[in-house]
Amino acid sequence: MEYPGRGDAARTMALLWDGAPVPRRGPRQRLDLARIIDAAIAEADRSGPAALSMRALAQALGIGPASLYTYVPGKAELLELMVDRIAGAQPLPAADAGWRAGLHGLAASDLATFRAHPWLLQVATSRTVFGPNVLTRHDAALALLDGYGLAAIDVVGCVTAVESYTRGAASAVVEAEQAPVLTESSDDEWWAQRAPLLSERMAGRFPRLTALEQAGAFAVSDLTLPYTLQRALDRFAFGLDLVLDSIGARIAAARD
Amino acid sequence: MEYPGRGDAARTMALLWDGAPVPRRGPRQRLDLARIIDAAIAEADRSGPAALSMRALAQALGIGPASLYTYVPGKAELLELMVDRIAGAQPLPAADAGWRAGLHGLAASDLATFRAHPWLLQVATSRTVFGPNVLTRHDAALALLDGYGLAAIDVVGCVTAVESYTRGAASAVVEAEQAPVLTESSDDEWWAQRAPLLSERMAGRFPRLTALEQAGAFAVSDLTLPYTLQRALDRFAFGLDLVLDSIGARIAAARD
DNA sequence: GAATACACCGAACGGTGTACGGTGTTTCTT
DNA sequence: AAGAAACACCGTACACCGTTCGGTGTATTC
Repeated sequence: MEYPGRGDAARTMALLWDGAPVPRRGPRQRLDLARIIDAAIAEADRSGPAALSMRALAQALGIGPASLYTYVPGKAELLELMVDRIAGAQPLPAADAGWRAGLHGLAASDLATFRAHPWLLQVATSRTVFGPNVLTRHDAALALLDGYGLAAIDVVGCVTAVESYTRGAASAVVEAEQAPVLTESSDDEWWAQRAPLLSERMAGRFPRLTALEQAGAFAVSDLTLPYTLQRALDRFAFGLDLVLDSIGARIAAARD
Repeated sequence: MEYPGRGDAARTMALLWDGAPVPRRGPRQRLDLARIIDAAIAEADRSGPAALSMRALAQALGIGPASLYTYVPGKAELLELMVDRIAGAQPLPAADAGWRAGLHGLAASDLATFRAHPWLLQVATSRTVFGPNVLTRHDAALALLDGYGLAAIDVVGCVTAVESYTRGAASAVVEAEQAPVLTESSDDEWWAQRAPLLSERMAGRFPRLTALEQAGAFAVSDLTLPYTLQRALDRFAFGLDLVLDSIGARIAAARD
């Protein structure tokens, strides 16, 4: 799954910013780019990030695999288009209710997006997609901290911190959410097989983990879906509050 | 690259916790598990996460591809072993110098590991590896906040927040670091091709981005490696301080 | 010495992303 | 009106992937 995006950057940029070029001669295109991207997103949602195959996508669209390449230079570029399209579907953070509500909303929206499209976590780690929607979103995020007296570099630092935290913490949430999904067809096979083996090996060692597990703050075995997911969501909110509290402190300090 | 780890969990657990079983009959094994894992890590470092192929690994080890499967059930399990082995090579966080130095050291060590093995960011997102070294490290991290009067659930929340932030922010650092690496062979091809196209499209829109760019806090084009990397590292430290400051506030509040 | 358990490997299966050449359709040019 | 050009579409093929299978030879055990 190394998609360095070698193929000419100009075409990718044009696709991201200007859409597909309209051909002036020859037969009409049977599909349009938006439909392809949406179908690809749906396919990826259904069957995982790298499980998205050009062949399956072509079949879902009713065309031959090779025909896809008349719309899109390759899979790497298609993934970039998918990322930017999803960014465009997200609501932009609003500064109306103050910086804290704005950043909170930004993080909540990002979390919801990662939960809806878990494969984004594996795609977006490699390199930022410089598409119009992604940049618009970034711009709106930076605007949230405008006018509070923070230095420009600190504005960027705070927004980046929220986004970094969100990405990392969203991984945990998605993991908690997906664990039983992958195994639901076979009665929690994954955990059912590992849990006894694990608690057997952990006996004696790991005093902290077992202590916290008994305090109800942690569980490494004996998991059920809603419990784990709720805990992951609680932790997400807890950590987000940590970050936001500190930003508040910086703002208060800058007000002097 | 969907590796659900279907193959029997018992064998994977045994490999993680007890090492490879020693055969009692037949010819001696020509390799040992540790060498295979190390070679796989080296291969992944060199050529990316999914670019690690069992065939190339076998060739690097001087055996046939099929022979790998006498040591390891499959690629998914091998990746788990790689993750745990790397966790074992990291220094454990020390509580000697107080919680803040301890958490800072934890994040710094994680960041260094992600920079040394960037593919971890794409592998570890899918599911936690329950190996001895990973768990030991987790246990030591939780111990850092022991004895400061925090509720058990908040201890977990704080440590998780640091780890989540680290993972997310490490992505940005690795991205800044890798961008020119991928293209060094062809004169910054990636950026050189995109930068002009990008600033052309950005003209006019994105007031915040361009303002911040002019303030020197941000740069979307006109990048050079050391500049970007240094800025990414600064941002990493800035956000980490945000998280740690808030943890300090919670500890102070709990002291009453 | 025979039986057994095992490491190793060549070949193959079903999958992937993508390149190429050909065919038929539409539009522009003359 | 007729030809040329540009284009969408697709069958096929290539190189690669992870993994399985059957066979072969070796070391230990009985």
